[in-house]
Amino acid sequence: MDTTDPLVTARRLLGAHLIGRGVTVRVTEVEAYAGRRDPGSHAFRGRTPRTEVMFGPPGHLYCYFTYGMHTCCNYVCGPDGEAAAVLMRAGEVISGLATARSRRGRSTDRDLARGPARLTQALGIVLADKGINLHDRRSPVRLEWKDPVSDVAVRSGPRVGVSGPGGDGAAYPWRFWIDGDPTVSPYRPAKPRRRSRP
DNA sequence: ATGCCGATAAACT
DNA sequence: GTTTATCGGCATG
Repeated sequence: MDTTDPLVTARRLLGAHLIGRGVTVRVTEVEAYAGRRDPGSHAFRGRTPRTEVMFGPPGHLYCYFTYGMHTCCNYVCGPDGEAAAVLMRAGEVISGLATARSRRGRSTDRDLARGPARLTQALGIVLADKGINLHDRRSPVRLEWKDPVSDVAVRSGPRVGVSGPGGDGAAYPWRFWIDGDPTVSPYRPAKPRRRSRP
């Protein structure tokens, strides 16, 4: 599988199977990030300790912590040195249902992996898993290229939760999802939040 | 079904 | 010291 282009990789990731610690998810929604040339990317401002793995080889896991309580995960891709990645936003749990339920507490089955932090939690992925090789059979988190989705069944639109120029859907319509799939997360525009009150 | 609200810590400057 | 973003609960239609 050629993973040099984040947009191509993102589309191809739809339908793929992400396996994390006893739970398998079929990916239904993703977002592409083009690294140094993309203002929405964590790697836009260059290499830092956090973004280090994005500058490494494709096929590895980049995860980050957000909202003081959630973790999200990305598939690192190319081109080389550009630190591109694809955020996996949602999926359908296709095996390990009982484990996924126990990790997610009170949740309907549809919502088990419906959203980036939910998907990450359902798979038992934590921040410390950053850097894992997703194509090594011994890894606790793996990705398998399965069930490719035809382009006619794929829709695209603005990225969620990206503020500033990177959130402009006309310039970056880089969120992709499987049309009509119930596990795709509901769209909400990035909301600029006002700074802490006195 | 939609919309507002608040929680919270890592990374960065 | 400043920036950053999702989820779950609750209110409303």
